[in-house]
Amino acid sequence: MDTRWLDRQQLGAWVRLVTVMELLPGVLDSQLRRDAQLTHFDYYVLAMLSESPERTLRMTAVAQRTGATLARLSHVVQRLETRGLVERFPCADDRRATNARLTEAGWEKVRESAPGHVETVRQHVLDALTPEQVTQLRDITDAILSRLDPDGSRAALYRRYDAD
Amino acid sequence: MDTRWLDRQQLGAWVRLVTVMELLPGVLDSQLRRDAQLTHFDYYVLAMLSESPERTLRMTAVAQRTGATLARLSHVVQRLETRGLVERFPCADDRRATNARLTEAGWEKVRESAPGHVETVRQHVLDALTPEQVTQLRDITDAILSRLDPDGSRAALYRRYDAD
DNA sequence: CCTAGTTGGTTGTATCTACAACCAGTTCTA
DNA sequence: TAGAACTGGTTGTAGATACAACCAACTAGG
Repeated sequence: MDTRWLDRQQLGAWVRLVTVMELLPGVLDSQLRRDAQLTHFDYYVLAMLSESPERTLRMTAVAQRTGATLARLSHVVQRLETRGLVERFPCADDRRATNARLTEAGWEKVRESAPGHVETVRQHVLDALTPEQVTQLRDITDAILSRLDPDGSRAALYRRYDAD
Repeated sequence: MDTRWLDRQQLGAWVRLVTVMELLPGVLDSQLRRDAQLTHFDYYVLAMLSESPERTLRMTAVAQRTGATLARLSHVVQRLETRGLVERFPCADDRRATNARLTEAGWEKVRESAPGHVETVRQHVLDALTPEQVTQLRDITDAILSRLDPDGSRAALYRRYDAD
C-alpha cells in the first residue's frame, strides 16, 4: 500500500483548515458563554426550535438538525429545561416520542443573543472574505459535506438557505 | 444597534461551514481511535514531536503548535507517557521547563498510523475538491485565520508549508 | 394475536477539557 | 541583592461528551 502523501498546496490548505476548526468553536463558544450564558451548541438548539412551527420539535428532529446524538441532546435539553428555556412534553401521536418546546424565556433569550452571535460570525469569518470567496466557500463546504454526510441526513438543514 | 443580518449566500456558506466543523472532528477522531487508539489531538502532538529535531520539544512549544493550553497538554502528555509513547525530562537551559521527547515506540506509532490518517483526510476532504478549490480553500482559511489569530501565534505552523 | 426486531429516549459511567490554584525557577528593578 | 512580577509547568476539580446499557412503545411477519 503506497500512501499518496499530500503535496504542498494540499498540506497548506489542510493545516489551515484544521487550525480554523480548532480556533473557531472556541471563539463562538466564549462569546455566547460570556454574553448569553450559552454554549454554541445550546444556542443552536434554541435557534432550531425558534425557527420551527409552534417553536416545537421532537427530540429526534432536533438531534438530526444539530448533528448530536440523542444521548447528548437529552443531557443538554435537561439543563436547558432546568433553566426554564425549554420545556418537554410527551408527543400525542407517538407515545415513545418527546417534544421540546421553546418557552417564552427561551424565545427572549434567542432574540437577545442572536445579534451578538451574528456579529461575531461576521467579524471572525464572513467579513474577512470577498463575495466571491463566500461563494467559493459555499461550494467547497458543499463538496466536503457530500463526503462527510453522503446520505444527506444533515442536508435538509443547510439546503434550506439555498438560492431558489 | 441595527444588526446586519446575513444574506442567502452568506447564510448558506456559514451553515455549511458549521456543519463541517461539527462532523469533521468526529470522523478524524474515530478513525484514529479505531486504528491507532489515539485521539486526533494525541496524533497531532506525536506528529509535532516527530517532525522536530531530536524528536523533542518543550511543552510550551508543543502547546503553541497544537493550540492547546498548557494544562490540557500536561494531562495529555501524562497519558501518552504512561503508554510509553513519549518521555519527559527537565530542560537543562531553563530548569522551569520540561522537554517532551518521542520514544521509539511513539515514533513507530506515528509511522504506522500516518498513512491511514492521510487517507481519511483525502477521502473526506481533499479528494472532494478540484485543484482550484484546494487553492481557494487555502486562501479562504488564510483570510479567516488573520481574524482568528491576528497576532499570528499559530501562523508559524501553517506557514511552514507555503510555497517558496 | 404474539413475538422479534426496531425506534425514541433516558440514565450511568468513564474520559476529556477548562479553569483556578499552586509551586518552582527566572527576570526585572530599585 | 532582595523583593516583585512573570514564566513554565503540574495538579485538583467541576462540567461536558461519548458510549453502552437499558426501558418503553411501535411495527411487521407468521
